Amino acid sequence: MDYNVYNAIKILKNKSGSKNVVFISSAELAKEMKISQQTASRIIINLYRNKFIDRTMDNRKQKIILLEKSLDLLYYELNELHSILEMHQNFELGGNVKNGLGEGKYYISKEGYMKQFEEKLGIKPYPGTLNVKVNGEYENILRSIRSADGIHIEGFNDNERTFGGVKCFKAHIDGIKCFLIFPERSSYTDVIEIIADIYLRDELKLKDGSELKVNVDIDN
Amino acid sequence: MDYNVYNAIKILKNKSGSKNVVFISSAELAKEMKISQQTASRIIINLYRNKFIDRTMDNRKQKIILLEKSLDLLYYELNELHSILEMHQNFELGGNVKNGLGEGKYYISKEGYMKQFEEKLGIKPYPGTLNVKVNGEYENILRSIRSADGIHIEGFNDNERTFGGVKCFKAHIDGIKCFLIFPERSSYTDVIEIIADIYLRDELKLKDGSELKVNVDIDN
DNA sequence: ATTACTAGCACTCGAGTAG
DNA sequence: TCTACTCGAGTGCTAGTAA
Repeated sequence: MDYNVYNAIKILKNKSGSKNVVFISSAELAKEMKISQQTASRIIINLYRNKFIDRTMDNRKQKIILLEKSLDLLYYELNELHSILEMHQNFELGGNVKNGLGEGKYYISKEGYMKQFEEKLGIKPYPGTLNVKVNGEYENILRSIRSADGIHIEGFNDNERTFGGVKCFKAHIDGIKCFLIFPERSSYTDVIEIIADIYLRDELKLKDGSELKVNVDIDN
Repeated sequence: MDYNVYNAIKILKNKSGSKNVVFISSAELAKEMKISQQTASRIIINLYRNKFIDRTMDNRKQKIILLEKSLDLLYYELNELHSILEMHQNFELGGNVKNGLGEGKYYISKEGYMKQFEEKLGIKPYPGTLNVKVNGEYENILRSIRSADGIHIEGFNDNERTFGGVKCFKAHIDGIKCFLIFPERSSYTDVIEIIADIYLRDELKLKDGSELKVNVDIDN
């Protein structure tokens, strides 16, 4: 069944394009998957129950909306193949500097994270994050990066609360080494957070709204 | 079963690295695939019968060699995901000019091909091919390109013999537009053939052995 | 240790069909 | 037309076990 899920999502995504919405009957899906209408129907129900899709039974034909979980599955598979086939590519993201509200600083500075950054990334980060809003045209690339494994930083417990795990990706901006960091449990957002061992805003002479390109290495 | 084939090949390729050879017991494979040893054994037999792998029953552990068909499967899937997720990337190939033996000229000049080149590629090719031996480090990228669909040129019948179909990929060298052409039925080789509407050797001042970089667009 | 056969069972598929 | 239920058949799994 797992395979059917993957295959169906591939076909649905292909037909839905960038809007992730597709009108398709179970018979049509069946034909594309070379299976019976009944099985296609069962697969759709299954996808819905497992929150891969949303669906509305419009008039006659159903409308299927692909949810994040579906996209994650495809991007995950893509990354796995990239990794297996040793096609480590460098991705470029373009975006604009966004005003950080200082939350970054709060998290980064936590001993529980900072210790691991030094161990696993080999840098002692400047206590703060550079937030970049990624341009829409880079969405696919950003999703691809997000669904890769990256360098895992464990979550931990403060005496006050719980801090979740994050994952990091080696990157550079204008030749300056830095890391993208993503919370491990969070849904898609087009804002990325970047850390480095220096204050990037000064070093790169950035202010809110400045355009920049970030080169990300996914080596796995 | 199809899914098992794909999954097993993924795991085998991952363990085999660039040499495409791996020593693995059916029990180990079973563990990775989260299935029983017996099923893993059956899958291996199946892969062998369908020429995805070769195997020798060394001492105790078997030695598995991944064949072209396995790599093709993985690269095909990778391309499909690229296409579905609209991640058209530009690939760079590096290599050296190889002496063409004039066979290229014979094929290219055939009316059956030439007509289609004009129609489908929009160029009237110079009658000859630039042969480039691709450096080993670009093998993965070359395989990825080869397994993509490209622009299809139909095979045809001369009154003497049959000419097979070929597929083309838009590319450029130092800003000069050209096309990679691959016979549709042929096994992997590290030599690529390039056509353009001008004589590339003159235009780019190339001689045998000259280094060059080719940028290939896979847009699907 | 290995690989891989056989037997039995569980699961998934598609046909028929209802709503 | 659509979706999707039930049910019988067949496929493919795992356990046991031989070599």
